[in-house]
Amino acid sequence: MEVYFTRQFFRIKMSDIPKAYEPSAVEDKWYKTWLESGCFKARPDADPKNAYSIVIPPPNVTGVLTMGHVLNNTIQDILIRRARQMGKNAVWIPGTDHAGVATQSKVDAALRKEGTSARELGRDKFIERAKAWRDKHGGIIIEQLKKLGASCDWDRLVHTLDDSYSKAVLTAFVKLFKEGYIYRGKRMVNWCPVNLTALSDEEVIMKPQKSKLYKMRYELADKRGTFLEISTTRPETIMGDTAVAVNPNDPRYADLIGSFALRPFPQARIPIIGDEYVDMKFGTGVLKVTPAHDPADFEIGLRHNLPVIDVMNPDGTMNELAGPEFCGKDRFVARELAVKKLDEMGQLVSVEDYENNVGFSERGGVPIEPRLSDQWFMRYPKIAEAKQAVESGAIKFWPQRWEKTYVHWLDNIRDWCISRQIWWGHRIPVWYRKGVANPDINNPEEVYVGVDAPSDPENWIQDEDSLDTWASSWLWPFATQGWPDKAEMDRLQMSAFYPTSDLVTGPDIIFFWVARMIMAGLEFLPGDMADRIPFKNVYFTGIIRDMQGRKMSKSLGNSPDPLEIIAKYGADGLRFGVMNCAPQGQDILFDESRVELGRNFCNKLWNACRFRQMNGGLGDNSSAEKIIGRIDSSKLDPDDHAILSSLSKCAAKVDSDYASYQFNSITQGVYSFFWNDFCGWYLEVSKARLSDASQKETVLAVQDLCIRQILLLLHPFTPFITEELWHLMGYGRDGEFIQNVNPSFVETLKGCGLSVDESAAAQINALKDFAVKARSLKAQCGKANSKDSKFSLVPANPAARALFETSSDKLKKLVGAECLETVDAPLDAPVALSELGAVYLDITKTDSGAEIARLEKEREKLSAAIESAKSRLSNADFVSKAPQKVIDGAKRQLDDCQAKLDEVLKLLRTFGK
RNA sequence: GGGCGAUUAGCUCAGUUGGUUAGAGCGUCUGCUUUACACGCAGGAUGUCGCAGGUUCGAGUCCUGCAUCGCCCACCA
Repeated sequence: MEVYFTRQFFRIKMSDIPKAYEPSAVEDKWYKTWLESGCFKARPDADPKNAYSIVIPPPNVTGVLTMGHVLNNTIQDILIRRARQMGKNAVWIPGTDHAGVATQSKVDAALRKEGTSARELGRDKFIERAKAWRDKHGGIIIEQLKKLGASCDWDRLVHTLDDSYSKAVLTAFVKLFKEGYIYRGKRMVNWCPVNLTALSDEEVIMKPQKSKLYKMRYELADKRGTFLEISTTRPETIMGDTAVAVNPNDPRYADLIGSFALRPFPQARIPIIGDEYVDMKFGTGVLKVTPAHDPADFEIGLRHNLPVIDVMNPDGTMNELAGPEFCGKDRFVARELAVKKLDEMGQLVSVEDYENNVGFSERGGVPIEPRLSDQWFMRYPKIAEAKQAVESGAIKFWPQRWEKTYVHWLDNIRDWCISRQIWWGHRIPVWYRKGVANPDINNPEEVYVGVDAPSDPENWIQDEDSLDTWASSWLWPFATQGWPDKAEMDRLQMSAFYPTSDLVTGPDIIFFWVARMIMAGLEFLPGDMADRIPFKNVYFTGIIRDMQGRKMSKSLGNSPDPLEIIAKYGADGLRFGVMNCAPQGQDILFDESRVELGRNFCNKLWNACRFRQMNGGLGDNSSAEKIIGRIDSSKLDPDDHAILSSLSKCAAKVDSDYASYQFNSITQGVYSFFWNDFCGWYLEVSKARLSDASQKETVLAVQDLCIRQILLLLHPFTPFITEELWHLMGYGRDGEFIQNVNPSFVETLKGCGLSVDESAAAQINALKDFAVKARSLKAQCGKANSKDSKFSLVPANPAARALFETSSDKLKKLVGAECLETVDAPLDAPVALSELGAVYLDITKTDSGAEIARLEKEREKLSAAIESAKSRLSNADFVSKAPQKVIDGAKRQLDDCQAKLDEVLKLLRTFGK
């Protein structure tokens, strides 16, 4: 393959490659190559039992990438890439959503600018315009996802308004209608006066508002001069009052029930009724009843057969029923006017500041208006089973706590208003026979319901409404896989890929989408519950916020553009940085410094490979077996064993972290291993060993093995740089992609018969401790940068002496010493205590004060540890009840610290302390 | 009104079945062009783990109560 460097090319070029990793060319090159090589496609002939699938939460087709998308899609990409590495037949199904109300209102706005309107254009022309809008602004987000590295099978891209998807939506509607789950009725709905459509309860956002509570008085019709005091927050609906209600158990008013009050304007006699809904303790205990403008009042109206007087137009202005003074005025203007009028009439008692919750339209941004209108509703199917699916663990939530929210919603579920008075969406597949005044929905002569239009369309008129966008996206996991078309389902291997494996989404759409998808899957697919559920795991991400904890939003301008970040730091850096700071299900306060961490990490990785290359030509790196074959086990020293042991642990931790979806733990574990253990220690100690010809090949092979493994572990997180280095380092046999290589490490070692001495880590820790103490000593003596220091060690024991002596070359380089020696007696020189023994820096003492302070600090720490261990060990309960492991640990702590303390005290005595 | 989450270093956060002397990144201070990396290296400083009780041999971790912040649900006008 020509697209990437061959190994030969690499040999020539590697030393010329830049010191700093430059992501952009690498990323574009590999994305293109992956696409051309079909890396993101499922394998048609693979075992269905080995399948792994994800459906993308479809972004708004005209949207742009946000940090939320970055988090969400990076997680999905990690999962799908990991699945490929594990040899699964993996597919990530992408798609976009038509976003009904959101898109329609944008197109409306564009039309207004041109001085026209949707109404003026008519339905067909409007839809043409909306399609043009979608095609112009659509698809940007798909290109952006590609920049991020998302490895979706783009040939399977689905849009909710595609013909095949639309067919699925209509099929589902017709089926539910026939089963009686869908009905039409005149109900109180949430009405958005801006978008002129009904909304579902979920699209209403409750916001606390500083409003006013108006206390006013209504005169008794048959007892003029006597008044009832009533409180309201909405005096503009007085004109729609058709009763006054009191609680029948309220002694203050019970005798008034059955009499009449006078509505102030337009003046009218309205009955005083008794209804237990009225809270005696609230306000005066008297409620004005406006059935057309309040859901609770509507219910009261039904109970008492009250007339319904709607005094508003759909756009929130008052209509003629409100009277000539109010007609045409906006509801909020009308409110002020009504108050003024009440005051003039002497019927306003008081105005108080009042905080209450007001429902706002999610898209329109204005208070919704409860409005009585003809709408389509859905009684949800499979509610009980949907609950059971999650409670039984057939579907698992990560983190689990969202189960409670989910179950609570299902327990209190109410019918779903699925009709929208907009044109951009799936038009309701219901036709009414022309000329029938009040068509009976259950009479096929009068109402036709079907996926296809009636065969004699000239005799029918189709319902004007469209479906709620969520009433199409709730079918996503199977409507993207060809359902209900059998041939398409086969072509797309739905039997292998449904149920999907993992769903990754935000908890903000748990009701909108997740719960509904579960019900849809259970309702529309055949088989046992396990076959019908849409996914087996749901991972709920946190929400990305800014450093002040505010949600990212366009209006606040606090949402960074992921594309700019990618341009600056690389997609891998962004991915790594975001994943590193995203613990499971917790909100994230995002800052660019997170990405800097990721960028720096990639750069470190790059340079570790450069360093490896500079130290000698690559041997056969084409497989782990080949690399291990280059190792001469007799040349392995404790450092080799320690790094391989540490890498094994790191790899095992990665495995278990995947199993519990702990992505931040993976990045942290790999970061720490790679940066500290591998670069910080192993590569440094390698430097001395590389000049020893007898060790060099083994050391380089161990390096190659480690780097190979790190690349494999990192690949799902940072796909671009790992693919680049995979090939540059010659790991890809015959150009094989890293995504197809199994990342298990422990098995690899076992399979190759390389046994790792797990005890070596302790020796290495002692050497590290020596290095830290020696450097610290130098720094404190102002010799941090001298390369010709001389250190003398009084070894703590013979093993320490042996280790120190065999490691002398490495240590010299590490601590910047010209000479390291062991001595038997303390010197009169600056000293520190290391695990290997007392270490002396061979210079004339200049500042014993600092040294005494350091030793005294050490003494305090050790004494505290000793006290703690002693008190535990002298506690009979501890000794009898604690597990042996813990008791042994305490004993060891005591012995170790005691020995060190003895040394420290001895040293302090040489200072006369 | 109900439910959920958070509270650990100056900042942002890890710390998953309770177990040695509580960690990371960033920031900060000191010093470094050390034959990979200044997107780096070495060294240093910084914590009554929100508060109060309780369980336990042992609590950042479990229980109870409280406080503060945030989110979700809920038709008191």
